[in-house]
Amino acid sequence: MIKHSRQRDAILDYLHSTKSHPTAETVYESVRERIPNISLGTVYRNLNMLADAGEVLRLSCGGTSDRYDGNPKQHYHFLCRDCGNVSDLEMAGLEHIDVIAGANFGGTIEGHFAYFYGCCPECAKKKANEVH
Amino acid sequence: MIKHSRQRDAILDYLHSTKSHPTAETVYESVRERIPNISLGTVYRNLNMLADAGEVLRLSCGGTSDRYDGNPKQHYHFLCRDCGNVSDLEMAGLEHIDVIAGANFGGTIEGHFAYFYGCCPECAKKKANEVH
DNA sequence: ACTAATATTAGTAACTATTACTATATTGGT
DNA sequence: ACCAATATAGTAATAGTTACTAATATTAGT
Repeated sequence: MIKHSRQRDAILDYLHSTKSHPTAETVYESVRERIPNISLGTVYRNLNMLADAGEVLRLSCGGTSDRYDGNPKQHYHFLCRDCGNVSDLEMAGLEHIDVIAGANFGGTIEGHFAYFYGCCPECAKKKANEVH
Repeated sequence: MIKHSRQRDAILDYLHSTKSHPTAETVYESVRERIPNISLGTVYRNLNMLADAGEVLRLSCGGTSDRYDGNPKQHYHFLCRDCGNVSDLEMAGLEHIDVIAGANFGGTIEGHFAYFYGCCPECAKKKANEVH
């Protein structure tokens, strides 16, 4: 049985309040403003529980630490190679690529995860100004 | 200038000899059969150099450790949720999804990485037999 | 509201993957 | 063969995450 707790609710609230795809460490620092003596282990445990329960997304996109997303429904992400930020992409679904992947495959394709990378709008703007 | 060394050549040879997408630890254990006193740090350093030089691929697909692939050209991978193995997928390229991703995006999409998951042919076969 | 059962917590220790450091050895060009 | 540059083994250090434990908070049933 999964109980509520101030800590868990605060973590979830924080994730719902941001689009920044924070790491566990960042979640910890932010939630500490509300609950100063929350422990890092509690943050990790709850992030794992919430991700396993499908209430948040865990993003493993190659950096040194995982990131979390309060929006649990399937969507795609963009990694900026200049500033390192992770942002949501508003784009059509890519369900069809599972069919492409399964065409010559003996097993079953249940799904995929995909990340796009490049230069984000903000960094592109900065670069354009530098060239003046 | 990038020199050759017995150690680096042995690591690359091993990666070329397998389709198992080994972790650094597995590479270490295998290469030790040829070079018993090679150090783990050497394995890590060379895997990083080779990946940075584009001679091998680094796969960060959510497990606890990165995996390496001796085939550096762009291709897609499949993660079996039952046995945990990572295998190559023979499938058409997905360059078109970069266009889809960029449609409503202010920045620049340079590329993507994608992993497919499900049940591999071997595990599917095992499951079918268990149901007897 | 009270209680018992159970889940959760803070704080700390431990663990795993990876990187950094350093003195010595190997490599490639001359 | 010599020399400057790079690589190595071995070890220590770091970062991210998980495990442990005694105390506390939450819930469901009365």
